[in-house]
Amino acid sequence: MGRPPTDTKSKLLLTANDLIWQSSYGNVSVDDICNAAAIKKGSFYYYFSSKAELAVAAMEQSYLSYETEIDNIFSSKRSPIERFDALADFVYEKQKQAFDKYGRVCGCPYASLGSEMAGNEELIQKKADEILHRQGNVFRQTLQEMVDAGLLPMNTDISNTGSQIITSMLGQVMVARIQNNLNNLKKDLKLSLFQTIGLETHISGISTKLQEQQDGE
Amino acid sequence: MGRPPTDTKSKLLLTANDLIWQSSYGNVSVDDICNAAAIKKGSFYYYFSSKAELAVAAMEQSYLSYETEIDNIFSSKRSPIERFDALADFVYEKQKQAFDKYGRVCGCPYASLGSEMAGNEELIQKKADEILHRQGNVFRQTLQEMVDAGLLPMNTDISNTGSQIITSMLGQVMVARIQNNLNNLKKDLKLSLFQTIGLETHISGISTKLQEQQDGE
DNA sequence: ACTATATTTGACTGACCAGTCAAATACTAT
DNA sequence: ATAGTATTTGACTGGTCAGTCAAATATAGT
Repeated sequence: MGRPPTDTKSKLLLTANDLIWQSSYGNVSVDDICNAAAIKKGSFYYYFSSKAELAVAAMEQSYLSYETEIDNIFSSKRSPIERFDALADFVYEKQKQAFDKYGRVCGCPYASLGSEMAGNEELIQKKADEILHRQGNVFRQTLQEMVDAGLLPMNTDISNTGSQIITSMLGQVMVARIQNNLNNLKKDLKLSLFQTIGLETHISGISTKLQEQQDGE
Repeated sequence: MGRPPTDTKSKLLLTANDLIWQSSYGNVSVDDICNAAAIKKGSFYYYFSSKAELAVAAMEQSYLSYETEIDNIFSSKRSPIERFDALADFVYEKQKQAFDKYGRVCGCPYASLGSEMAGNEELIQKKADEILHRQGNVFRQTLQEMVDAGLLPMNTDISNTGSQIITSMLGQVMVARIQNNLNNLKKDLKLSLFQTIGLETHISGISTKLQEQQDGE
């Protein structure tokens, strides 16, 4: 009974992600989001009680879709090394797509927003922090597999290495946004990823062709 | 002739840096800055033609002072390895001081501001980019010395490694801001710095005691 | 047709925003 | 003292902001 559900909420989330990713939380108003989504502000506040709440929901929705793609890369039949190889390609491609779509390097939406609002909106900061952890755990799982398979030394600090993979990629993506330039990203993402893991020697020209390799270092 | 110059402009720059570093560009208004500096808005616009212009000037002023400390670390009698060692300590200490002063991890002021405004204020983005380059050049100079001294292989890509040092530290400092936690920073900054340079073995428990060491990889 | 409920609308508020400006003031050199 | 200049002031503007709300509307079950 009652009026049936619509896609209004989802449209607001997608539009918010788009606009905030290109620009920033502070420079995108609720009115901007409503106009871009062709939805009236009254409807906005029917679904969200504040701009910050929308941002948190938008982060979650966006990350769920991102997580699906990452899970696909990391739980497939690929070898551990191929997974990280594909990860670097994927991260670059995401940035490339955003660049083609928005005309600028957009960086990491979660980290940019998290950093921007860290001092103002605790809910947003916490959400960004949570996403970093979820992302890190995917990496840690594969790192553990690598240790078990003898691809990494037994004394590898998996928890730490997982975090370092994130900080390493994040730093590069952030700098790419500041420089509005993807060249370095394409060149270095994979390199420093394998360096962080401790498998420098695995990087070759034809990196996607990499198969299971055993290498102490 | 005329009324003598005052410290109004400098006070505005310092106050702006303080507030924006803790919070963000978008969440700090010109009124906020004026109130905190006990200066009327009319005076603000006597010295700066816009909020963005103030931000750029504040970045430059802040970085000049930062640059002096970095130059001191990098052009002193220290060995190259000691310089990077001291760099990691310095970056951590800066964050610690900001944490004690402002009650939260503040991150990198140039990168946070640069990332926030990259899509909105080109002058701010350009300034952040410029600062990243200036910072990188200091590192590159020492990296060249290390190659010349045989501390690093002759085929070291100095330009690239200099950039990577920055992205590596930036990623960690950014994540520390998002997590509002300095623990990982203290632990990993030095580790990943030397790993980026390619001198993993140089990290020991008593890292400040490091002297010139010759080590291939 | 009617009723209950889910959703949408548009007009509204009061606060805050960046930026303006003419007038006032404080100082220096003469 | 007075004239000239650098600086400060405070009141102002018009626009935008997040958020509110009562009324309108659309739909489903009866």
